[in-house]
Amino acid sequence: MRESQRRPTIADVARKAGVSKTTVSRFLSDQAEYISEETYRKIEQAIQALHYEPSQMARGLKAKQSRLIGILVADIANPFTTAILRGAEDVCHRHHYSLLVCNSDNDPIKEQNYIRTLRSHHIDGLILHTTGANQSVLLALQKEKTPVVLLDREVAGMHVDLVGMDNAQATYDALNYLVCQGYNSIAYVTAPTADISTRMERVQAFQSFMADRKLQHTSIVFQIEGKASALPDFLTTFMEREDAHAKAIFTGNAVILLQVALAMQQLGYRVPDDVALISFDDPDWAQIVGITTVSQSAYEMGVLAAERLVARLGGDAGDPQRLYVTSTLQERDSTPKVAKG
Amino acid sequence: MRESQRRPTIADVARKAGVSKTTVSRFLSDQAEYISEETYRKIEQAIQALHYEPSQMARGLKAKQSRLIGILVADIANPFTTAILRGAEDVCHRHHYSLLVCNSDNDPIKEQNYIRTLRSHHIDGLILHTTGANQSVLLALQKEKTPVVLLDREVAGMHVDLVGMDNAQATYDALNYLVCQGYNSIAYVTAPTADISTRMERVQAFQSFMADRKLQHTSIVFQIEGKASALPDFLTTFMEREDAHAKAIFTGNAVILLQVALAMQQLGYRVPDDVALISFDDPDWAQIVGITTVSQSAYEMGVLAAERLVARLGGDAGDPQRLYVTSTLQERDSTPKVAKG
DNA sequence: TTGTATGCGTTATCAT
DNA sequence: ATGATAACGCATACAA
Repeated sequence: MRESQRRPTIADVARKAGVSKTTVSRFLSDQAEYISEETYRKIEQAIQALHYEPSQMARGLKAKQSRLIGILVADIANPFTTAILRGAEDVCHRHHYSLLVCNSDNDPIKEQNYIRTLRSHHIDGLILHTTGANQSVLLALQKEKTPVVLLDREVAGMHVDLVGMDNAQATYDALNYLVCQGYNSIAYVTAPTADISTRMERVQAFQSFMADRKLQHTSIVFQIEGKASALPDFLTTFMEREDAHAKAIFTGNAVILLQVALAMQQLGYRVPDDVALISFDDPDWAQIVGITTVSQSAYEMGVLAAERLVARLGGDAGDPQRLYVTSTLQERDSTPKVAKG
Repeated sequence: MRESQRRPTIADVARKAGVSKTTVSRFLSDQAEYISEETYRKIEQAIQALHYEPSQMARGLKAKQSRLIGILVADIANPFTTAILRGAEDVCHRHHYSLLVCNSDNDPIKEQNYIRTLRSHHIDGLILHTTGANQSVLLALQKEKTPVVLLDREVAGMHVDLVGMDNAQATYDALNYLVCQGYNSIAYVTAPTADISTRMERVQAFQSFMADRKLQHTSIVFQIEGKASALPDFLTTFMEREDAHAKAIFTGNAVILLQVALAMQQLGYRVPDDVALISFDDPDWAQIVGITTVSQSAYEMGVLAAERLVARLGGDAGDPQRLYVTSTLQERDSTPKVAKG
């Protein structure tokens, strides 16, 4: 009885085909020109019979490349992330790279561990949706010329390709729209900004817009901390505040949007009767519920990031590029025009 | 100027520390007992200074294991999949495995290619959410004793661990609930069943339930084909049909639910005024919209599958196990009790 | 057109 | 307590 435990190696194929390992290797590298018909056929058969598949590990050890691309994301449960993943996966698959997916959970420590792990797996490149706090570990990667593409968020001091969005502009556009619709009392609800560049940019844009329009005193920024947050309290306070103007809530991403929508529902406030609602990200259900959103094409971001990386892996040594996808305002029922009082 | 391109190897560390590779290797394998304090310190410093990280490729080549676990899913955009991914990722990370994530897009060809790729990367184990049509390729994996855990769906003829749900029971429960609420004219809308065991089980359960209750003639199964489907036509026909009973639509997963909800909205039908709505899966937004669902804990499925795999990798050679998560009916506004007429 | 020998980074065996 | 050496599966420089 044949012992079929061990994976067949190139040596097994060579033996079965009655040729040398070198010849089999040539076959595998598509250097068929130097192989006789007869030999070619024999090798082909041996491979078939043994179900042989070259070991990427052994290959990589020689070639110093793994055909593995790491993608380290901050929150795998976020639909924004999922869409990115899908875009990146499509491109990588097309170029015969596989994706090593890691989830930092927005935790810098976990992120750091993962960067180490990815490095140990000898990834050819990294797509990084960062927590923002790990410049130092990334240095090692850069020294070894492992290309890194930043997704959405900046890492201070890292000059590499980045695929993102003009957050200030998108924030202005959304706020401008809200004001035009008649909302002057606006709350911006964001996840903790911490070291995350995009969140900070949006908050800053919010504040500077409000200052410009002399609306500082009717507008407010609220940062959600941890799981059991003070969100309901904040919302109640905001809603009960006496205001001369119509109220609107602007959420920083789809996860926050969900939390806010749920909390409002539980508190008994109606959208858009009691308050308007607008959000960054455009989860598929926003369409059903009818929520106005600032949509950034996450799928396209994933595609662009992966393509940038593949270009680097193909030898592109140009200056770091900054690619911005455009954001689109998806106008829906949650932000109706307010009748002037 | 130091040439810092090349990744430092164990040899570099040995040289810098003034010891042999073997000693460094001992240090790395936690065999510190056999190392003098002095040497230990020197090695530690050298590693720090060089930012050395052992190569998983080289290790794997010797040890015949990669610490890579493949997870091949059918639709990465489905929130059900995302939750599974998250569960699996948590467990794998805890056990120092990394996840190679592949998306077959419900395409058997793509699935087959991916199985090959994963094999070439020498994955230690595979979590498979299958299209159902690739028994033969999986054989090669099994021969090499690479453990496979099936997720949600069966592969004909493969006797391996499976983490799933009792689909017949869940379908019965949901239908029983609908009938109790007063709905006797029920449409089940499913994605193409093809070779996908769970979808077939659900359809069969639906049909057998309807036969039991003598409701064959007021109930119907509709299968969505491709993108540009005949869904709106079907819905219109179903809605316009003269029926003695209240109507309900039962969707086979969250993706279909979204399509149906959108189509109904566009056609101008109201839920639950014109028709009740219930669905398999429990996407987070079902809560907001108020849709009754049959929730299967996808996160837990991911966890269980990964744990099963880790157990196998740890040497568990017992008989294949079948693990079933329980489903829960999440009762919401989309299925109100019908006043008897 | 084909084969031999060497090395990739690591661990394991056997010495010392 | 430490080191020399072979081997893992493959690709490549060099021979034939």
